[in-house]
Amino acid sequence: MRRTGCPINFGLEIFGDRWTLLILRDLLLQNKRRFQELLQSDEGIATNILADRLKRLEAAGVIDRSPDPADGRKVIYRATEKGIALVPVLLEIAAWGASHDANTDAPADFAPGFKSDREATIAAFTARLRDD
Amino acid sequence: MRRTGCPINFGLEIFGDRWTLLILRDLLLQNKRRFQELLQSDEGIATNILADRLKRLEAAGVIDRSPDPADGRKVIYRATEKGIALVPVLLEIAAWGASHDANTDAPADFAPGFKSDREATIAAFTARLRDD
DNA sequence: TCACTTTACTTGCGAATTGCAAGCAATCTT
DNA sequence: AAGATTGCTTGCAATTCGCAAGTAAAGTGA
Repeated sequence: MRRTGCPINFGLEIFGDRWTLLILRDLLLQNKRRFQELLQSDEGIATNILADRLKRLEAAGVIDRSPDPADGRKVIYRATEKGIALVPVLLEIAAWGASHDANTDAPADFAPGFKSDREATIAAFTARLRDD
Repeated sequence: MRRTGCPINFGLEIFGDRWTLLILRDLLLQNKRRFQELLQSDEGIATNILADRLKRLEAAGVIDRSPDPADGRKVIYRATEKGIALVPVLLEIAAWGASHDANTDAPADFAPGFKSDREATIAAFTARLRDD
């Protein structure tokens, strides 16, 4: 990879595919932590794709992988600061989708609410990720 | 497609691949308008991929395609309002990339500048797209 | 007007990626 | 000790990608 030094290209080389940002949505906005939880998302990602994307995200320094001290079978995935910094990107995409999809599942007040209260919304998600 | 009604998934079904957001970068931030211009980007997109993505973006209502009245061989591609609304998404990705890529081509003051003057930056790009 | 160029594509084809189904080792639970 | 759970890996067919080449329509210069 590494096609150019364009900052947008840099991002796309990490999350420019159909699945990676959905995984980050679950990790960053839905507080998911484990492989099984990520697997349960409605979009229906396959186990091999999920495993591959988690590896790439870890290699890119966007997430951390650690064994669950309470249960040796389980693994805890959590966003690094580099990953947490993607919250605004995800929320902007969500706001765009909610505004331009007539059949969106997003509540009707999500996009307007986000636009009028952007910093607070971002701060809320960010703080929650750092807390636990 | 149409996997779920999630607004992030909605976006990914349109631009969730390695190339589409680079094309939109050129159309939205670099004021490119024609097939040849889009083809010249440093990342080196192939003609068949570019043609396919332009078709999809038009089908999704993100861009318009019209013949150039001054030269019948040429085609003018331009963002619709739905496309223009992606400017904040692209700028957020650019800010993230500029902040987390040690070797970015972005000027050192881009990300801090964008963060402190977000609305003005977005307004500038948006206005330019509507003007011509 | 007739060859030549430019523009925006399309077509073929091998290589890489995707997605479904199974399988599997390690770790709990009963 | 037997069975379930978790986080994967493996196989394989099907889709998609990306490079190279080709093409039709329109414009240019002599």
